[in-house]
Amino acid sequence: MKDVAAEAGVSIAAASKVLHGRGSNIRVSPEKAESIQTAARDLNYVPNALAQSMRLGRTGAVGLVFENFGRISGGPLFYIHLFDGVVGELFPKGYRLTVFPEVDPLSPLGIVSDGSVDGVVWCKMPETPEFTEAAKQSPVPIIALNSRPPESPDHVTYVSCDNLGGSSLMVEHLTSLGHERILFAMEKREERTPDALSRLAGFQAACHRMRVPFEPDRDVVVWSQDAAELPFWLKERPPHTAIFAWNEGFGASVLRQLLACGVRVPDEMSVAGFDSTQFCDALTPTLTAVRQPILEMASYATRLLMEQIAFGRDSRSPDVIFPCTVDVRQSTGPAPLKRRSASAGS
Amino acid sequence: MKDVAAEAGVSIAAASKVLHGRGSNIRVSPEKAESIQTAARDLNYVPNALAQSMRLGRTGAVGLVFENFGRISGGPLFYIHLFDGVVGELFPKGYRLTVFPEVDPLSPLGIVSDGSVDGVVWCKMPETPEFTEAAKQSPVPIIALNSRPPESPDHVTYVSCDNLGGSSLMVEHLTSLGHERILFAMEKREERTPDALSRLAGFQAACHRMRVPFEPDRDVVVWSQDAAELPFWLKERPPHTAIFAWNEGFGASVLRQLLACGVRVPDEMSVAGFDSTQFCDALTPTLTAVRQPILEMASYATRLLMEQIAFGRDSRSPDVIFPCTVDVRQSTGPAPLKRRSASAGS
DNA sequence: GTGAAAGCGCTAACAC
DNA sequence: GTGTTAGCGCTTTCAC
Repeated sequence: MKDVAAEAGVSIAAASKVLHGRGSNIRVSPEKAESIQTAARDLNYVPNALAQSMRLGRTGAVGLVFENFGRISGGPLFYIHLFDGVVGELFPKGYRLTVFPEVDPLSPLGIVSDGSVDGVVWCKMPETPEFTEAAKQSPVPIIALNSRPPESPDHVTYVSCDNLGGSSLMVEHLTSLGHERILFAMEKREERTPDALSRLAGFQAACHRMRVPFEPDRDVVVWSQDAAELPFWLKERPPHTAIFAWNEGFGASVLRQLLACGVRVPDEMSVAGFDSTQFCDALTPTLTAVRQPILEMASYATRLLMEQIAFGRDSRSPDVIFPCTVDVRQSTGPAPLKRRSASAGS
Repeated sequence: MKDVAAEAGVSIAAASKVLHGRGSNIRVSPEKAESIQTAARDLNYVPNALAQSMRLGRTGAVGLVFENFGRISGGPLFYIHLFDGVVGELFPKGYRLTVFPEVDPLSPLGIVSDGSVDGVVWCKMPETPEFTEAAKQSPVPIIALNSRPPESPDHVTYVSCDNLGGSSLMVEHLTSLGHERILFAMEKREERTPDALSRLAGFQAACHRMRVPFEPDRDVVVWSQDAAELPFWLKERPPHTAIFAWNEGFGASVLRQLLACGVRVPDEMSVAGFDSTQFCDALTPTLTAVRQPILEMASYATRLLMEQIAFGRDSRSPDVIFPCTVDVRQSTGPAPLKRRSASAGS
């Protein structure tokens, strides 16, 4: 910019005014303005975004944080829809997206308050004290893409899907097929996440309502990511005729293990998952799953964030919960007759 | 930082040295250092990344540019593998990733020289004069993920797959199945991209080599994204028994249109695509496709970029071309024996 | 209308 | 060892 000013024979200030000044204060003679413009073009002047951000206190970038940042491809498409939703809102408004490497769980504040972004969409924000504290101290707004943890203070807006309702719908689907004992399968890594827990809670509540037996010891399992424990579980001849996996990727593991054990799905065992995406269609058999409208959720969260960036965090909006639906595919079917009690017809 | 220094009763410079100074120059008494550390912790001090970047002349962020930024989900998984490859290299080294909104085709320099990234991975960099010029002027290294345009100067390192070889392999696969006339189907939007053109070139060369007839007017079509023109093409009872689509997403469109027209794949018509991903497995029938190792390519490109960032652009490496392979799936099969007389259709 | 000057938060050379 | 200082590139107030 110094060069541009020199080239045009004016002060740096004048150049700045002409090149970036907002309407009212331009106050520069037309000729000078003209020559500044040409000089800038000739010199291929590009304003330094860093300096500009520093001075202006806004960066034009939004951060996206999702832990769990292994390979996205090959796994569930959840993150891809998330990404699409965020980007789809951000880019038309000229924002950039910055994706962060894994956050230090002990000082998560760093990413959010180092001044490099105007706000953050945080997917599955952990609910440890460190994160709660970080959220409070954060100088920029945060939208979390998960359910609000119980009693968490009001520093963050939560956008989530109705995990409880989604689980209920699936239990209703399964009972309507005649299943009378359903296993809820969780994944060790994610056992304590808000999403996993609320899906389990929804499952439990629905079991009670639908008069399906529920004993935590027998009807909930926590397996490793590839469900390697499933064969051993099968050996005990459990009474269950359906397995409800906490998410789609894990549902795929369950499917794979069952097939490896020679169990026919859905004839002998029905399998269902959570997070219905293109991925569920790619499995054999295709996987029945609860659909959470993640793309819409991500879009909405991003819009909310941009709003809070524009109007200040005081404009904080109430949490939003999106309803879930069930996509029925091949992996669920009528409960096998032999296992059904006399009361069931058909 | 001012606050930290004040709290610890030392100068700002001392604080800076202790908190970020590199080994040799620390020269601060242990007690002061100690009190600075505690003060920083107490105040939840987080260094301002912007100021730091500005001063140091490096940002710790790498840019990723891919035009064509519609919805990724639902389309080919090419971009997801790309993303994974880039992120997989970047994050372990502590780099951030900044994804840019669409680049102004008339002044593409902006994104690359506004100081906000240390380097750029540019997927399918257009080869207009503007972009060539921008690449030359760019203050940061650029790695392009596509073939080198003919005679382009040496400002950019190109990482690409062997589009020509990939096309050849597919033609060989099809001829080995007895196909004697193959249609190459391109997509209007992408008709002029280097990738599309080199795939076509490879197709043409292979046709000659394999003695498959090739007339540009009859054996190459340019259709809209959803291949809506296919039914009309079918009506003319073309002699082709196989269609080779320029990419996977377009291959899916072709498949869909054929199904809608009641043409059985692969019994009556074989279909093949380019870019073999999980997506090809999700189709019915699954799509035979050329596999370009995009994840590896992206990883490699990213490593190259980080190297050039670290050692200067002079360390520029030669272009790299990755070989392709063919993933045979359900959509290709033996050529129908009596195609001409027994053609089904309407 | 115009430009000198302060300062965003940080680092490094240099003088004490 | 320690603090003072200049300056990264930009914007904006304010005196001229």
